[in-house]
Amino acid sequence: MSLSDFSGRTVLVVDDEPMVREVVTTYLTRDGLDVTEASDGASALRAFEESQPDLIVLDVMLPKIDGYSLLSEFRSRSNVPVIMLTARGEETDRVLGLELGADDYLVKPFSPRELAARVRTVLKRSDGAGLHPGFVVEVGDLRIDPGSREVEVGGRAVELTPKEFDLLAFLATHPRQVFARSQLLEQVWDSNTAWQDPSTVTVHIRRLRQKIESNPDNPKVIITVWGVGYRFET
Amino acid sequence: MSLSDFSGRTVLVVDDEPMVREVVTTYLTRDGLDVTEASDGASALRAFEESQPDLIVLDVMLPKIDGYSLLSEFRSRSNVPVIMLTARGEETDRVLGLELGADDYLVKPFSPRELAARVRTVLKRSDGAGLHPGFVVEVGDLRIDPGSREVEVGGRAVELTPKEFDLLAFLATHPRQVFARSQLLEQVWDSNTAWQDPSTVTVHIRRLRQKIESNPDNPKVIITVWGVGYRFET
DNA sequence: CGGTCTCTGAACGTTCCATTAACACTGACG
DNA sequence: CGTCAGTGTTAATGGAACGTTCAGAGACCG
Repeated sequence: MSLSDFSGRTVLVVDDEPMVREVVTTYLTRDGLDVTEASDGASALRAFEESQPDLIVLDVMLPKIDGYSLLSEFRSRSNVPVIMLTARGEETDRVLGLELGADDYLVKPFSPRELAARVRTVLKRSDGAGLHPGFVVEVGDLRIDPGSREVEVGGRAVELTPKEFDLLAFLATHPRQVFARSQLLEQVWDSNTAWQDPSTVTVHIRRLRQKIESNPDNPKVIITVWGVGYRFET
Repeated sequence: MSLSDFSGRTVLVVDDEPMVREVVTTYLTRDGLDVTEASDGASALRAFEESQPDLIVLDVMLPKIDGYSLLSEFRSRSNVPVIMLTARGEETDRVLGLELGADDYLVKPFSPRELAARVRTVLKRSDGAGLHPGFVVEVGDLRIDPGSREVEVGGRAVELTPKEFDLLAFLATHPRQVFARSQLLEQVWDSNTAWQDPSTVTVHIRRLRQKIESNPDNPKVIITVWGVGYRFET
């Protein structure tokens, strides 16, 4: 699968205007995306549960439940990327959106071509991307808050360096999946890390363990998979 | 504490039907909110004084005192956000409510989930909203009065320049959230600040710290998050 | 058992970033 | 016109984080 091939990915489009939904759907489908539509908050939540979308396009102004509430609803359940749509002149509380973990904003009327482009961008980014603010990860006695970039283990705050935080966040959002050191370099470090020394990862894993494992000599959270790499265990 | 964590916040629910109160209380408690109940105007006012709620859910149709009178009672005392409940068919004078300063409306019968969502939204909005004159922010030993644009730290008045005040006010109204320098530029400075030097923020943070931190070399209020930005700590 | 991989602990230079002080620009005001 | 507070920029400094390396110990596997 090439990077620009999004076949099999699903996008949920939430807007109360059928026209908007239709146009958006047309353009996204053309990119090989599956599209699910919803016209209000309730059906959006239902569709979210059912279709497990890889991305959500969300109108801020919706009947009954507004987009921001919906966004935090989504955020309380997943880390899925979200692109918000706002009408011109609408008071776009960008900060609120960013705090809640919106990935991008588009002001209506927007060009569908541009929306499609943003969708592609966000999807690409979301592969390796870290956590959205508002989506607090809690596994075991670990608690990762991307908003404040704080980590607690067993209620006790732990100081992590940026790389350590990013590394942990990545692993925690892909639990039980094994990653080679080179993969982690690719995902957590800047792009083009092919030339880098994979043992860099080893060292960072080590320092991480010393901070978050109750017994670093016998790691329970970040497991070594022999000959392969590491795995985050819940 | 994440943004979607409202623990410690108190909501006052005013309705004469015990059933309604119970259902609402159940849902709000689930969100980590403390809930106080009142069944009529008099007890509502008492509860308001005692529990100092962060938000009020107010039925319009109450025995003895109606909701609108109660709303203006509240308004004369505080800036607390209010969500009004109106029965279907009741002549819902939206305009009247909005003039008196209601933040949102819900028509009975309403879905408790939706009410909970609106409560979250309004609470978040009141977090992020610019400061209303007359509404004083107090966190820790900091006291920020937007009306007079005065700041006190530990009872001692502190002179801040306009930018310093705006910067502090923004951070204080978004506690624990990390903001990049560029984000702060965007929010506190005029729009279209992309070309500006982010180190401008650094300098202002520094000057702020010297004025409000008891020990500027070891800041406790405005925390540096390395490689990311700054965070306001309560 | 022997070979391979990983962990440990430390050290090192490097790079990046926040801090700091100093300076230049601006508009307000007397 | 001169002063001054507020502001933004710049350059120097210091420190935190990073990547790398190494040697010895330990773990795993065939």
